[in-house]
Amino acid sequence: MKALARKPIEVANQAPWLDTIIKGDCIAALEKLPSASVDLVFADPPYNLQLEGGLTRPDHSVVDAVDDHWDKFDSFEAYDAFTRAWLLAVRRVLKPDGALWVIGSYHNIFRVGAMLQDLGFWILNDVVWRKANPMPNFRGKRFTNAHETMIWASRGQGSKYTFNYEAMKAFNDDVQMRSDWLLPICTGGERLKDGDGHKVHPTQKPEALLARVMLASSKPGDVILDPFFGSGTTGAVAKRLGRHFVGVEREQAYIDAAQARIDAVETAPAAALELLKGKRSEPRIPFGTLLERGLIVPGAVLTDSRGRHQARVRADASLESGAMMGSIHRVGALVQGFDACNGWTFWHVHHNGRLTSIDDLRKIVRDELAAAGG
Amino acid sequence: MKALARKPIEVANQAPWLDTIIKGDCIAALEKLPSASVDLVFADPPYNLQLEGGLTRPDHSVVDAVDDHWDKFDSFEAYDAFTRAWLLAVRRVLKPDGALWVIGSYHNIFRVGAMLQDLGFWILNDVVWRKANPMPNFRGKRFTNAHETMIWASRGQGSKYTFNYEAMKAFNDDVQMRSDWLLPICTGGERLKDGDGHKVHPTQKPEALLARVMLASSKPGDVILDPFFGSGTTGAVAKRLGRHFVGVEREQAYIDAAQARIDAVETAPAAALELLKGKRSEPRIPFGTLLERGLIVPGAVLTDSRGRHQARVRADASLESGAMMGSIHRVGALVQGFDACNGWTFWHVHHNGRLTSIDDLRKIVRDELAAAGG
DNA sequence: GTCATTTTTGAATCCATTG
DNA sequence: CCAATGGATTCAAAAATGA
Repeated sequence: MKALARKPIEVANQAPWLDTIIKGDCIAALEKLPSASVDLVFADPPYNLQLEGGLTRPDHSVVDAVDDHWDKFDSFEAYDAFTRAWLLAVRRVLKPDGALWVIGSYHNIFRVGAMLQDLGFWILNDVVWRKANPMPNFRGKRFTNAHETMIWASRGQGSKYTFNYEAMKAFNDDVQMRSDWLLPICTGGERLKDGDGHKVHPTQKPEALLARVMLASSKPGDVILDPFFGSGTTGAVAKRLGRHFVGVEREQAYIDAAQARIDAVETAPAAALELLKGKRSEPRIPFGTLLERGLIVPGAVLTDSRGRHQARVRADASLESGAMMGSIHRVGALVQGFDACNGWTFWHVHHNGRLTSIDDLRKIVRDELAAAGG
Repeated sequence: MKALARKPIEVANQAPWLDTIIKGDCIAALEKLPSASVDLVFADPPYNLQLEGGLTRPDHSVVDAVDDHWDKFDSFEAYDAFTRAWLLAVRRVLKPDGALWVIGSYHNIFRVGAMLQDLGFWILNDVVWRKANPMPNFRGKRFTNAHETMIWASRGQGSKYTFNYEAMKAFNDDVQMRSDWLLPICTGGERLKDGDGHKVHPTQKPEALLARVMLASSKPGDVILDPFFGSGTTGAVAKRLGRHFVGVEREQAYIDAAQARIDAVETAPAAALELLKGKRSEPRIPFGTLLERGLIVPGAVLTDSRGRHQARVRADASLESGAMMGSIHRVGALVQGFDACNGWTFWHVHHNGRLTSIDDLRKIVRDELAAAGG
């Protein structure tokens, strides 16, 4: 009876590897599966982050980096060889009309994408996971690394891949689902913790992300393979959505955590809608956007509503008023001698002959951009 | 006088290729430029690799559709060779501390990114241009392709690339700029049209995109190279923002349209082009200067903002707190049990009856020095 | 128990200058 | 070249703590 608990969907003479986690190296383990037996692959391979020194936050706390042995490669050549090997192994077990998703960051995704193409996969979309709450860039040296990239590819150019277009559109307020998805990272109760409260896996993916992937590109009953199973998000979501899964994982600790997690999942297609829901928020319009849209030009003079204070707009969207420089909020505060100021309502500009708050100009832009916000 | 119109920034003995469009093949034309002469590269290479009507090579010759199995392989190889060649040519003319942006879609960006890494460029971010108004997927077979990817890379791992962090943060309402940018595609009056109302160039990029790139990663007066100049967006924005440009373009029609476009651009006033600077660019002032100026006297007691820790100032501008001695930073770290501390913001002293951070006292000194002209 | 405030944390290729 | 050190730097969301 215990064995049955691992098999959410009962099938007569079901293959023994269905809905199980195979322990072992990805390439060796996949040799145990028959050719053309898998409908969809979701792969979250090591990113080869190449981290060197440590990193602390401005409050001096230490950032818990991904320094696991499985993410270390000697060179790009070694990483490419690894990528080629697992992609070939996956390709063998994939059905001719099957498809593949790979997730990665700029450290590895370009190499993976090029190798995919070299091996004959046919890229259908690259999909950007925009993180609602990414880790900031603590040292202020780059842009906040606020997204990861997923590549969706069919096995070959002619493959009749699955795409549930109408379902995606329906869940997206009747507009086509775009290639940029806004979703929070995995935290809170969803994040697996060990007895000491430490995260079980350093890079656990959110279930909402996997749910969108499966609802978009698989059918109930499909077999979904995850060759880097980790904490088992793929398995948990597959079971919940009535898909079969196969996982491959080397570390016993991850296997144990994933199995317990999956055992606790109830198959409930009704949960699909809940899982699919992304974060839909009003797009935030920064002041710089008003310059980009030409509503304000560099060199323009802003004043408060009564003309007591004024400041000049620079090309980088900062303000300058005498020796005072900074954002609309900062300079608004400085000219008034306050600690803080809402620059949007404080500053005005002549627009179509009338003194208009820049907040009103923002409304114009917001209406134009509203459609892309989700 | 006509020639002068092409040079927005007058420089004595300015290199003849500055602020011009060089006609010719990208690789051959770049041989005319000296090594290490360019600060920033923006490249929008061709990526018409897998168009529906058949395959075309990078040289626009049509691939025979009959033996497309081999040509697919050949064309990826040809594209890689082309990418390698132009990246090497660009690399030669790039200054050691220069940087590069490349924009592309899933058809080509993975190959470009992998080649960048192979040639020693160091990826700083991948930035996603989210299109506010993308072309829908008419056949409903995929997700709406609503973004393009840009790779920002320095010439090498140790390069001291330019990043105007504070300017970007002010631009974005005082939160650091993320790697996903929402911008409309190029339409309306900005889109170049020929006499018949047809668009001059099929993939004209919006000026707002280029403006953000330049404001983030270049300084006024920098030299910006665009090896695939096309309709000249890079040149137009560079001129408007007070940067120099060099363009390379093969098609005379594009050159003519771009030159006319650039000639019509006005450079923004110099005052509007100054970049917001942060503390990093302020002149260094040693703590001892505060004693020399009499703002702090030897023997004075410093405390943190909440009065939990204290230390005494010695005549040599070192601090002592019990057995702990050293610089303001060192003692600040020691009393808190940290391995680092910014003593300027940590330590406070009573000044004119108010508890004031020594960082604020430093500002007084800086203002005095600025007033004295350095 | 409720609400307000503080603390914690996340796939990160995250410093610059002087001696 | 390396070592030492001055000193600049964070956002959103959830959990934990406090009133």
